[in-house]
Amino acid sequence: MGIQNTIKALSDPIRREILELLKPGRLPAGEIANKFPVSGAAISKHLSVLKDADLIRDTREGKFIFYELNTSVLEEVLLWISSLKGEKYD
Amino acid sequence: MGIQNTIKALSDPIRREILELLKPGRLPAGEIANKFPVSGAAISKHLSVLKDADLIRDTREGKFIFYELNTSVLEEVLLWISSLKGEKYD
DNA sequence: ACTATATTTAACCAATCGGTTAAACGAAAA
DNA sequence: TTTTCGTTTAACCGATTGGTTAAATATAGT
Repeated sequence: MGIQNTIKALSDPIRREILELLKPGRLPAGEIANKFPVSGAAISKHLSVLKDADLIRDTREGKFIFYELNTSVLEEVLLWISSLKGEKYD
Repeated sequence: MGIQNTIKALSDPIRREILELLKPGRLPAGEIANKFPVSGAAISKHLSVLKDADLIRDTREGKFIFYELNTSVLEEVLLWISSLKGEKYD
């Protein structure tokens, strides 16, 4: 919860890439994992960080666990940054 | 440089507070430091992280080193987040 | 030249982070 | 029910992070 978790989650390049991968639509964990040169376990941990930050949601479907983007928590970050810039809205 | 440095710099709560402190205008390092319950040395290191990310600029004036906000690098972050949300602009 | 003030840098430390491999778990298939 | 497939969890490890105190640096004042 909160902007802290969100920004921390965004602060890793692999996690940001994962979010970009999910932009077009949901993907199973395995398909996400094999786009990166690290172990599936490492990706699984990244996914759990993103999930804790509520930047992604997961739903099990049979053997697969699908992940999808949730951008709603980004609003808070956009507002904070915009306010730093002295702007009224984003 | 780049979005990585910027977001990493933003990922610490004290550093974000420092940026907020600087929103109204420039401040000397010491005045920044004594708003936080950590040592001046710790704040100095935070300032150097923010400076490396080009989120702040410093100018020496006599005994004091004044820090001021530079929001220009935030643009890149805003654009990246906005694009994740599937928006045309920020 | 000395002293005081403002700030950074050095050396160190415990905690967190991002990775690994191996084991465990959950659901489907044989 | 045993095996296989997809994924997470556990245990571990080296690097990074954010803090500390003490020493160094820079400028101003006496």
